[in-house]
Amino acid sequence: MFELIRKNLEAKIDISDSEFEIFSSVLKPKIVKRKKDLLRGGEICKFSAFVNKGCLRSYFIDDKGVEHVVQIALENYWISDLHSLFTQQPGQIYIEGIEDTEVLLLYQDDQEDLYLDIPIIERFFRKMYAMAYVSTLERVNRSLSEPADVRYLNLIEKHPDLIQRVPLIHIASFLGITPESLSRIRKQQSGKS
Amino acid sequence: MFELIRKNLEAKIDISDSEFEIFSSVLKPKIVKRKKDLLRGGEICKFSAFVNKGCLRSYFIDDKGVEHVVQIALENYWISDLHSLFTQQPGQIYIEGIEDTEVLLLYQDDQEDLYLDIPIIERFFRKMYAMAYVSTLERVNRSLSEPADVRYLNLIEKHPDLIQRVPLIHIASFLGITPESLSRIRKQQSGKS
DNA sequence: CGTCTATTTGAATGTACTCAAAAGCGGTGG
DNA sequence: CCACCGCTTTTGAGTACATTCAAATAGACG
Repeated sequence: MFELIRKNLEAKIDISDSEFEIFSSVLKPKIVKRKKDLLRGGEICKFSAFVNKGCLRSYFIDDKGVEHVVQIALENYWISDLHSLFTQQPGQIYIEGIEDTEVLLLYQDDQEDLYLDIPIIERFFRKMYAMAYVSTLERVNRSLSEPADVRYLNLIEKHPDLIQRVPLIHIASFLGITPESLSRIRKQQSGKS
Repeated sequence: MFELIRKNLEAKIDISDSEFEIFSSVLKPKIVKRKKDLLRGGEICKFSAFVNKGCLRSYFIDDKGVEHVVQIALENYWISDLHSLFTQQPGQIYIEGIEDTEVLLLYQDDQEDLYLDIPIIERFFRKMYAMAYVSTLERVNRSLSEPADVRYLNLIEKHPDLIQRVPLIHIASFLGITPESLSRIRKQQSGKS
């Protein structure tokens, strides 16, 4: 149950068996079925979710009622509505299963406690947030400086598995284009290989 | 010299006089003149910079030789090339003075030492990176879901002072549009007030 | 097998872009 | 102190890319 998340921690910090024991004891396993919500817009987010198996997406709905995919989380990724989590205000974010998914929930209250009991956990999240910040900055830069077809190529290069498992309609939304545009991009690219 | 940065810390953590004494003792003040570089693409970034007075921008140059503004930092903001800082690989980022600017440099080696001596400093950066991550996510979402004129309105609403101090050419780049487009957006908006 | 959703295709539209050039503005040196 | 130079901003015309709307096709799930 906890092998994957232990590796996820160990990629950034050294953690002892006893420390990990404490850490894993506060995790709450949960199944999120395909098309079911783990979090709904308007709710106050209380947890961060680690994807142990399966796939989730987060999205929000704009004024015109259009969905915009914020994040796609396969195994070994963390997902949450951090804005709502930190402010404890109702958020805009929905988190939904793309497949039947097994998550480990870390509630914010427990996370704060862990910072006190196991300082190395605070280091872990410091590094995680910093890296998430860096890669999101890169995503902004790409979305502002590169045309859609290049962004798509870059995505399938970095995450070839996404295309197999995630409906194109969500990938299009993640890239900030319409499904029609993505379809045309793919047609064009299959022609020139 | 250190009043502003102390307030910056205290917005996220409680820090004692003696702790702040240690913290401030490793800061390196520096002047960055208008149009001069604090960091150049290709260099390995060794520090985070706190803007005490003045204004900096960071940018990178794409394959076609076009500049893209990543961040604009007024007083009380931190700026760096975190990707290069964390990997200690040569980065793509330039950091340049928009005005004559007074910065406080925190070198990464010192920052790591501070984490050990003053754990609360690790908490500070954990919070800072998390918030930077959240606001960058919001920026991606806007850049993918909103037209340029709305993004511009949102920017001047949040940072009215930017328009006074930062050339429009840099604001356009930050918004991901051309200076010509920004000029037309501004003309249109001045018409309908 | 039928229904619902995802994907593709087509045609018309619109937003932002490129290229080119003029006008405005600020800083510097004579 | 003023004139000049360079950079920023504006304006115009034509173009490209992605969008919208509509509809047909294909696939997946129960």
